[in-house]
Amino acid sequence: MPRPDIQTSRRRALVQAAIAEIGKRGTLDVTVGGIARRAGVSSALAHHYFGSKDHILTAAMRHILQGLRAEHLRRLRGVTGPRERLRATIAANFGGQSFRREVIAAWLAFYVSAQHDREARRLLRVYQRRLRSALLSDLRPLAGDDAPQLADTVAALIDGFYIREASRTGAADPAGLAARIDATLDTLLEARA
Amino acid sequence: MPRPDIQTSRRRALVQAAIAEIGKRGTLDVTVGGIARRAGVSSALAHHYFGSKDHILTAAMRHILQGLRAEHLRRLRGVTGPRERLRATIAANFGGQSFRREVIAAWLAFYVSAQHDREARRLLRVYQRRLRSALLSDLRPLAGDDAPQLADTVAALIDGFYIREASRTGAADPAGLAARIDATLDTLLEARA
Amino acid sequence: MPRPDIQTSRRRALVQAAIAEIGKRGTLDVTVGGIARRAGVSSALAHHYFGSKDHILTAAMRHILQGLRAEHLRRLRGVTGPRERLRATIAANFGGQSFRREVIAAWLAFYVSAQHDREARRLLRVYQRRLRSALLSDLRPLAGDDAPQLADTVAALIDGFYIREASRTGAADPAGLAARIDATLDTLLEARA
Amino acid sequence: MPRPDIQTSRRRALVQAAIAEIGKRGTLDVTVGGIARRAGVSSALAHHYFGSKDHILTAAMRHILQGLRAEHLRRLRGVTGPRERLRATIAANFGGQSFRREVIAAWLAFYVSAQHDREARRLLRVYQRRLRSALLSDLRPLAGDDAPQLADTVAALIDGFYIREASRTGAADPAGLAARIDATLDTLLEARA
DNA sequence: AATGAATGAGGATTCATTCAT
DNA sequence: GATGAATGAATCCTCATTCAT
Repeated sequence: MPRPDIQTSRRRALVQAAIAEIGKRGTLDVTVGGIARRAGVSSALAHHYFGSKDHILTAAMRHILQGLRAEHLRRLRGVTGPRERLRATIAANFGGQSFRREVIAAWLAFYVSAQHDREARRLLRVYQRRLRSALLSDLRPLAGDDAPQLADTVAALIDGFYIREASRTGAADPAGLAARIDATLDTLLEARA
Repeated sequence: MPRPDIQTSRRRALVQAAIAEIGKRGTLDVTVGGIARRAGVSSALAHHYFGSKDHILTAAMRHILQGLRAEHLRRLRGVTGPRERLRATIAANFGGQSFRREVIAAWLAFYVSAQHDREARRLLRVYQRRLRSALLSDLRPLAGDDAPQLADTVAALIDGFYIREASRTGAADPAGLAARIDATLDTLLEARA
Repeated sequence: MPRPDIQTSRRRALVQAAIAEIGKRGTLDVTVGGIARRAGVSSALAHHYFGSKDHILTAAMRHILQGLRAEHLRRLRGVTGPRERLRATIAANFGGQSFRREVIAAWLAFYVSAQHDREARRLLRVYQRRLRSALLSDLRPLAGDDAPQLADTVAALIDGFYIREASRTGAADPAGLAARIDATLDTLLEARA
Repeated sequence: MPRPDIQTSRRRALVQAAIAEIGKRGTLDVTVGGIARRAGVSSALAHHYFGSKDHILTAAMRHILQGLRAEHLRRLRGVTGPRERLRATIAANFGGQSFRREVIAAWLAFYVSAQHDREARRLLRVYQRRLRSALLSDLRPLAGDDAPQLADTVAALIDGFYIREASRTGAADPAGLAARIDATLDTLLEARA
């Protein structure tokens, strides 16, 4: 008699707690106990559901990536025309759940983790490849052979604004950042004409 | 009878070892023992010289920042004209000791550390302020009121390419990245005309 | 409505699983989870039937002892004459289910367990007393006052060959071992004449 | 500046404590904490010196084996003639430090451990080979082709009395056991004549 | 200056056991 | 009867840090 509802809700709660804990501590160096406490369960239960600390953290990363992907798909819905789609792709990174302080902290931590953790690296690659291919397919009709370079530039801007946000104090302005990237992209595209 | 020479050389060796260890492990999550072993001394000695693990790591970050600053000053020497100075500023981040794999890993780790460590945050701010003011002072004569935005964009590109390098495999092409930023900057400046 | 059949079969299955697990791991240091998994049930059910881990292990020991006793009785059936009965007694320890690798491992583990577990010690004593009295009652007509010493010697030989088997590699030769003990006993008895 | 004296004495103390703890608990299932406490040090120090729990236990076994070997050599000194040497070999197992209650318990535990621990098995084999070759070389001049079988029988008697001692209560009589084996061997040798 | 000795404070993980369903 | 959920209590091990030499 499995109780998938409980199983699912517990796992979800633990993943949320993990992200919150990473965000609060600003490190991947969190304890299973801390995550479990935040989720209101024992650390033994966390192991029961995930098997190991690494699995919890990987699940957290996967959750963040899925959130980003969902946001992206949501924003692409009904959007036609490469330029509009590019705008949506960029905006996806700066909207919804993705650009919250704690998620950014977790995101940064995952970049670090990707340096030594195989699975983290794999997941990060998936994200990067996905972003790049989304940018490329919409840039090609607009920029032809310059598309690859432009894609790299836009991707770097996105990541750059992310990492800078992590070390900033004061209120965030995600919309402004997205607008800045958009404006820069406009200029770069026009300059080709 | 202090022997500043020994003191200095030990400290330097430990800092180098710390950076190497961070770079190799890809995390700030290194042990004092690991650093000391790499430096060929006992972990007790590391404490003797630095007082605590945090001090070692902070010193390592300071060392990296100083290296970056020295590289910057070196490249500015004899350079006149704002556009050339901008080129030098950008290049400084992608040349010399700064853009080595292990330093990038350490750099990334410091960004994480800045989330919860006061001193790390302070140092990071110093770097950011310094970069921003260097960019600003040379962008102002070229871009007037657009200078702040351009400075942010260039800074984000630099950081973005750094972070992306951290998760890349394969040979690095620092010169190419610097050139890309330069070209982008050229386009953005020309578009203003 | 108790269902003694299910109860019995579950208990039996768990005991078998316990012996198998002990034999495979070579230790009494097995987990209830491991035993239950092997028996195809949940660990909670194991507790439901046995109350505690110790009870499972004790039941396993009891099962082995019963097997040995059954084998002994089987071999004594229809055998008359003290020398023949002695042969049967010895053979019982090296035949049937008793001298299998996993049972020997469990046996050894029980000896260890008897050092600190009251019930295990009790059971072991029962076995030893039973063996001793079987040997004694048949040795007395053949060896008179030397019977006790001979009984001890034979018992030690049996246990000694058991323990040595536990640390051996390669195929077992239970019949050979029984024969060796028999031959030794023959010699010792003849020497008295 | 290594301080081998401290190092050695600590290691020795921990090994002694391990044997005592095993003997008292009657299991190899002891805790590093328990051993360390008994040795009057922290469990961290135990790890400092041995690296892991397994290493401590292996060292304990090695210590017991060395004690047995030393006793054997001591008893062989100045003894000539195969029969006398056999007597010394047998007596070595029942004299000195070897036949103390706690050592026997540890011994038994090691037999169990040899079932799944590679190093324990290796050490046990060394002991068995050594005993067997000692018995064989002295039995050959006395028993010719029967030497191998006699060696096995004597070895089994030694181990058998050991294991039975482990589950006995009341005062031990090591000398009596050795004498019993000797007498049995006498009879077996005479019967060949 | 330099080191080995020593430890206290965790932290991940395992497991027997209990409980609600 | 049977199970998954849940946990408290260990246990091994690591590590930063201190101290005597």
